[in-house]
Order: sequence, then structure tokens, then C-alpha cells
Amino acid sequence: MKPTIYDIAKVAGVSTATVSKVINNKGRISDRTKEKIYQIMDEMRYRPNVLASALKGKCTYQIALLIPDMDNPIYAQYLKHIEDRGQELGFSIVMCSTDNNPEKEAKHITLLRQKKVDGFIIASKFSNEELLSELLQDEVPVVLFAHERPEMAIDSVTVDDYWGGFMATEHLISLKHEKIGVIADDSISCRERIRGYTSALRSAGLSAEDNMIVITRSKMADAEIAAGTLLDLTDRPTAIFGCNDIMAIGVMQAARKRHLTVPDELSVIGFDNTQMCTIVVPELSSIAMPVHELGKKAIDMLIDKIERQANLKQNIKMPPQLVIRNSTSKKK
Amino acid sequence: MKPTIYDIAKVAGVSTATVSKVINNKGRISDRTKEKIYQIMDEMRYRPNVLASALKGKCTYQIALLIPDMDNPIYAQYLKHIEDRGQELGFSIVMCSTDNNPEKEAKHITLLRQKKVDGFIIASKFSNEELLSELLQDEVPVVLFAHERPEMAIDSVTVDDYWGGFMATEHLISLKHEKIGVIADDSISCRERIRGYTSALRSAGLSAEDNMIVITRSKMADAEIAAGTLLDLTDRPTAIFGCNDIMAIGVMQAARKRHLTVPDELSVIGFDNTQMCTIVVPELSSIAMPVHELGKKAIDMLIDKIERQANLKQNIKMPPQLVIRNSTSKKK
DNA sequence: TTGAAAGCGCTAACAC
DNA sequence: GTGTTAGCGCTTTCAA
Repeated sequence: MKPTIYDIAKVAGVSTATVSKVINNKGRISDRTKEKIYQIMDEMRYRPNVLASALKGKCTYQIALLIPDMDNPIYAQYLKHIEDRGQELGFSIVMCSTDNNPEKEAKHITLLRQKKVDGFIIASKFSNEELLSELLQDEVPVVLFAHERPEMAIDSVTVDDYWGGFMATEHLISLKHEKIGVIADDSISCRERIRGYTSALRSAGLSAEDNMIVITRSKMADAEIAAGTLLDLTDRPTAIFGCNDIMAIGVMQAARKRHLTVPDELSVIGFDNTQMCTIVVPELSSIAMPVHELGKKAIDMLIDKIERQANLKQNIKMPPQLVIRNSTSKKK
Repeated sequence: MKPTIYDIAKVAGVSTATVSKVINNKGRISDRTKEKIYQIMDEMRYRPNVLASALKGKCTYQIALLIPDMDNPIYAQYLKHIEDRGQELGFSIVMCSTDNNPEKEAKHITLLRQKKVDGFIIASKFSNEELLSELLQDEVPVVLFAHERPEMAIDSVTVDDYWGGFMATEHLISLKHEKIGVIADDSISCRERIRGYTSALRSAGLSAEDNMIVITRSKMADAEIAAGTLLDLTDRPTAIFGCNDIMAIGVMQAARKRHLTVPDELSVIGFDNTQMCTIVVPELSSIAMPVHELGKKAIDMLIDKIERQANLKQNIKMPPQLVIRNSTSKKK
């Protein structure tokens, strides 16, 4: 059997209280006993039972991460970086894939609250306002990740989607494109990116036409179809902004099927700067997220809330970066 | 405060034992009390505290998944399918990324054993034999995933790598290629795939030359360099088998840099059949894994071990499938 | 500086 | 059928 705190106490000739105190570095214990207990714990290969201490109200060192779509490599990246940082800090990540399905989201949340995870990082859409307010009310530590809810007082770490959309579009404008389409899904982030797009057009004195914006599901095949509708217009755009790399690649595929060469006949730019950008031909220009920093920040913020019960709301917004590759070029 | 089993017992006018019995569906309880207790639990929105019951030796409904490399989309796929199945069964997945680093593997294992996860699915390399035997000795439920250890009595669910390697090579041979290279990493799976490759060559009466096999790290850039050495040979191969899609794409990039067109001047085939296959140009032929079945099987097997303490060793090996796309063609 | 003891929420053996 | 009770391994208050 694994040794318990009792075994240690017995061998050390002290009470469990004393052992507990040295484990948690609390109360005043003489250096001598401390020393001795450490040594005995070491010898007996003692490992505290996290369950028992959690039952007494301590934390479980587990964090749940809700992720919408594992098919999009950007989420694998987020997961990786969040897990990395969690690992450094002794926190494990419980991974929940949701497909943006509110039922799945709710199921995960209830289940994991039962299992007493210490907090949630939510990268999923989470349209269930009610559940969200419930979490806030119960003071469950939550940070929204990669999308925000400005209307709710809730912590978040996001990228500046507006600015990303602006930069992407501005880049296309700088290449003399005037008719620029955009393919997006109906997420909040995409709405922001579109806002950036519109704003960039306006700033350049171009008109933002409604029929240049098409919303669809965030799947490559859907994006391809959506791009098709744009490309089949008699007055087709000469450049398209895909609101994430998956969609941008869908656009490239639509172009290929129509024998339009990228970038000569159509410029395409994506968003997220995933590994996919460098394997397509031509390589895809994109907007890079500071994935590592985003992940780190989210965990750090959450753990801060967990451990210090810090409760001031923070909304961190990091700047994305334009990465120019070969899918965008001067309008011919 | 959240209601406990005591609260329910009090309201129902019974003892906690009775409530516990109806929760766990054990012992004989009259339908009337059962009914009543259910109703009260419902009304009070009672949720059993998993920690407390786990402290009594029950399971935590948590499974750890050790994954080597989140940059390879095949692992994101595995994770997704394993999580999906776990979700259906009420088990949460604790995700551990290891980079195949033995230290990280060990750290995760010890930490999560402390946290009392019910079992481990190990897709990481796990070269630490000692740790593995320790797990077996302590009867911790473990299933090896996507790679096996025939020499150790340990459950596993894998794909038939040998057969996959054989099929890939045979496909190239059927296209009249005679000089076929292979790029692989030093994992056990890849060794099997190479064994299949060698065997296919032999069956066709072709010689397997050592200098056609190059082992490197499983990164695109490394594979590209490795492929380069092959392609720069005066007697270069006319086809290359990349032991996973990442590496195969590295091969395609090496070819592009040398102005060799795929498939006309060089046929390339990958392994895993990830989404990447359909976004590269030309689309990459590959060997498809039954990802969904693999994931499901692994979880089901593990849970079986957890719940029934089933202890007979099983090694499940599933057949992969050849998917022909446009990166392979008849030798010109 | 240390210890006794109550209790976190639940389960299970045993008694009735 | 149902209740009593002793823990699971730990933390923490209070007393010494």
C-alpha cells in the first residue's frame, strides 16, 4: 500500500497535523522536525493524496479546456501551449471538445464541476448565456479564450481580431485590390475580423459591399462553396480574405477548380498562420496569432484567480501580426 | 451551498446509506423510496461529489492520454475521437503532451497517478521500460495506443503498420517503380512500416538497399533535408515513401526545390491520411488509419479494464487502407 | 512548537 | 428494506 500521512506521522513520531503542516509549509514547525519529516517522506516515497486534500476544499490542480473544433490545427496549437504552461505549474488539462454544440458545452461544464476542476478556459463559442452567468455567480474561475464577450464582466484573453482583419484587408488594398471578398463563419471573432475588414475598406475610400461578405460554416468544403459564389460573380473580387486558414484554403481550392491562378488572378489571405500555410502552393499569407503568449497568459490568469481568488476582471487583447507569403500579389 | 447526501437523506427522511444505495443502484430499496429519493435529488439539484466517492476507492472517471506531438494532425485526430468516446461514457480525458521526452512522460505519469486518474492511454513513445513495468506491477490500467511492445505483456490497440508499409510500397511497385526510398523516424511504428516496405520489395524480387532508407526526426524540415540526400544521389529513387504525412510533405517540398515534379518525376506516398493530404498539390496518396475505430476501441478496452478489472491481455491490430490520390503515378 | 479531534462527502459492512 | 457507523486521507481549529 501507498503510505499515507498517518504512516509518515507514526514513523516520525509526530502527529498527522504536524506532517500536514510541513507538507503545506504552514504554521511554525522547528527546522529539526521539518528536516526529519522531509527525509522520511522521501524514504517512504510518500505522495499526498490530492483527492483527500481536495475534499477538504483545496484545489485539484486540474483545469478544463473547452475547444470547439479539433480539425482546425489552430486549436491543437492552443491546446499544446496551454498544456505546456499548465505542466510547468503542476496543473493538468482536461480536454473537452465541443463542436460549438451548446449541449456538449453544458454537459462538459456540469460534469467537470462535479469533478471539481479548479477552473475553465473556454475557447468554445458558448452561446449559452445562462450557463455562463451561472458560472460567474458561483464564482467558478473562468477565462474566455480567443473570443470575448464585452457585454459580460468576464475575464478574457484574446487576439485583436478587429486589428487582424484590418491588417489583412489593408495588405490587400496596398496591393491595389479594390474589390475584396471575405469568407467567414458566424463566430464573434469573425464578426470582429469583418469589422476590421470593413473599416480598412472605408479608410481607403473603398465601398464595403454586402454581397462581398459571405458567412458559412468553418469547414474547408463549405468555404470552397462560399468562395465559388463570389468567384462566379460577373464582377468577381480580385482578392479574398478567408477568416481563418481553413477557409482561406477552401478559397484556394475554389480558385483552382475554376483555373484561376493564385496569386496572379486571385489574391488570398488567411488568418491564424497555422502550419497549413506553408504546405499549400502557393504558400498562404496569413495573420499570425501569438499562440504561445496567448496560452501562457490564459493559464496564468486563471491560476491567479484560482489561487489568489483574485477577482478583478481583466480583458487582455494581444496584437496579431501580418505574415506575407506568396498567395497575395499586386492586382494585375 | 451544494446539497450533500446528508441533505437529501434528511429531506427524504431516510439515512445516507439508503440514498447512497439508490445513487449506486445497489442493495434492495423499495420502489417507493427510490422514486421519492430520485425526485428529491432532482428538486434539490443534487450532484454527487466525485472526489468523495473516489476517496472511498471508486473511480474518478478520468483517463489520461499521453500524446507525443501535437504538431502532427494525426494526434489531434486521435485525441478528438478518444475524447468523443470518453464523453459518451462519462469519462473525461486529461491530455498530456510529451514530445516523446521520457522525463515529461514520467512526470505526467507520477502526477496523474497522484491525482488518481483511472487509467492511461499511451500514444507516446515511452521508452522508459522501468516506469512501464511499474505501472503493470501496480495493476494500473494501461493501453498502449498506435504502437505496441510485443515483448511486454501489455494491452494495445494499433494499426497494422507492417501491412501499411507493405501496401504503400506495393502500390509504388505496381506503378513500375524499382528504386524506392523511404524516410522515417526511429519510432517502433516506423520500424514496422519499414519492415513492410522491405518485405514488399523482396516479394517483388527487388533488392532493398540500405542507402534508400533514411531515418530522421519527424519534422517536416528534417524530412525535407533527408529527402534531399536521397534526391541528390546520382542514382536517385523514382518514388519515396514518407512514413507519415508530415514527412511525405517534407519530401514533396524537397522535390519542389529541386524542380522535380510530383508525380511525373517523383512519386510520393505518405501515411496517416490526414487532412493535409488533400490540401497539398498534388494531393498526397497515403495510408488511412481507422482513427475512429482505433480511438473507440482504446477507450472501450481501458474502461473494461477499469470497471471489470479484466486482466487478460489483448493486442488489437486494425488494418489500414490504401488511399490513392495524385502524388503517385506510373514511372516514366 | 506540537497534538487531538472534528469533519470534508461518500461507501459498505453489518445490524436490525 | 433500511439504518448505524467506521472509515477513505487529509486539513484545520483550538488547546496544550
